[in-house]
Amino acid sequence: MNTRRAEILDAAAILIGRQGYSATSIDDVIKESKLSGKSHFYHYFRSKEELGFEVLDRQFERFADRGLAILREPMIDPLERLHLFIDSLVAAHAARGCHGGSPFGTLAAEMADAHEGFRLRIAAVFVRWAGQIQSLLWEARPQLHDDVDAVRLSRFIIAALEGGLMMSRVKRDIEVMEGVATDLKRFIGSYVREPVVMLHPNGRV
Amino acid sequence: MNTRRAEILDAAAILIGRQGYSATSIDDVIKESKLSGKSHFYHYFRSKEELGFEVLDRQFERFADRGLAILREPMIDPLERLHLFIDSLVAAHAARGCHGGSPFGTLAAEMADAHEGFRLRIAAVFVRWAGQIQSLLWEARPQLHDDVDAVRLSRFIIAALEGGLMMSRVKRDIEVMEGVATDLKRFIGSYVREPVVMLHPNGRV
DNA sequence: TGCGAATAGGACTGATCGGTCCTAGTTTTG
DNA sequence: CAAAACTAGGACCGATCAGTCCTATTCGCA
Repeated sequence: MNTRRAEILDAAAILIGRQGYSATSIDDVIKESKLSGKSHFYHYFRSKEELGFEVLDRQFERFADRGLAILREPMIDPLERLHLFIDSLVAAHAARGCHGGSPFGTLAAEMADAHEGFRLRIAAVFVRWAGQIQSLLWEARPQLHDDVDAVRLSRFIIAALEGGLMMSRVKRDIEVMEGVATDLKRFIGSYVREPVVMLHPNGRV
Repeated sequence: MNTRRAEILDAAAILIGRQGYSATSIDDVIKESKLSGKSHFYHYFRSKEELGFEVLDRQFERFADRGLAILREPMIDPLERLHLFIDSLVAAHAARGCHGGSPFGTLAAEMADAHEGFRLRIAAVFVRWAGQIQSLLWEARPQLHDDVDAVRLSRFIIAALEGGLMMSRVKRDIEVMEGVATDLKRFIGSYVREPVVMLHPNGRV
């Protein structure tokens, strides 16, 4: 639709992801998106808050379309999809040089106690993210123990990933995130029902 | 020693924990600690940065003395200590009404990419925290599988706890953190060697 | 052709920020 | 007693912030 508006949102998303919401000024956004001045910016957005909300929405839509898409791949085994998803987060973090962490986690830490509007929107992001994982877990239920609490487990997966990204960012060491991913996959594996007998000519091993 | 200085640090710790570092102004600190003015504050601290560093150091010393102390209790079984520690974090978070999360995680998200000095100090905090858990894991090694990677596991525990605090804060729901704690304990349990035969008169069960 | 949206750019406001400087009274302590 | 440290409080600086206002020009489209 409005390409210029989208450009502003993209530029703002980069800046907010890098510096946080408060530390990103309208002037920064104007410079980054090559607008002519304040009035040009306020022609598109009513306020900085409106910009922030739309950036967050856009970031999650992107994440749902691109990052979360793998969770829905119908041709891959659900649990393998989950592993691939975890690996993709690790790879993306490595590609960023361990900078930035999760855009949602970073914004959450900054805004949760300072701005109720952001807090609610970020909470909604995590609910939708967790919902995607719950769907996958439901799909994988034949392979899982009966006592799996999908809601709890989906939250745990996200918490571990977010915490891992945060620690890895602080240490600037991808190995931290890789280790978290390894342990997380192991944990998910601990919920898998014992030897799923595959329809394979030579049986076990 | 210097009680006034300590009062300022305490007041600043509360403010920074609640609002973050950038959002906390020197004037806020002056008002909260009932100083007479700017010059009074700058009589004790050279800059806001110096204040921030000392607040962080102080917060970790507190945490090491009080929060982490339980990890070192010599009279309690190591793995039980770890469970008690996790529970204590959940309880503290509930007592705060799910506000504030972890002071280290919050500061980490805010400063990791913005201020190298803070980043390094926060990284050191996590290293020391992880070190405490590694000592405990080492102590518990007779009960654990041989393939336990103490460094990796200690980081995973912290990542899960930090991520859980963050999500629980965003949702303002202690149940999220409780669930993460439950799953985390279960995960630690998955590393425990099978039925440790206790020296108990009636044997199994 | 004309109208509205988009682009361009500058001046400005009121507030807040970290930090400096200056004066002066009060405690503590050697 | 005197020096040094602490308390008190106000004026001020340069910078930055979100947001407003005003005037132009250019462009797509009906």
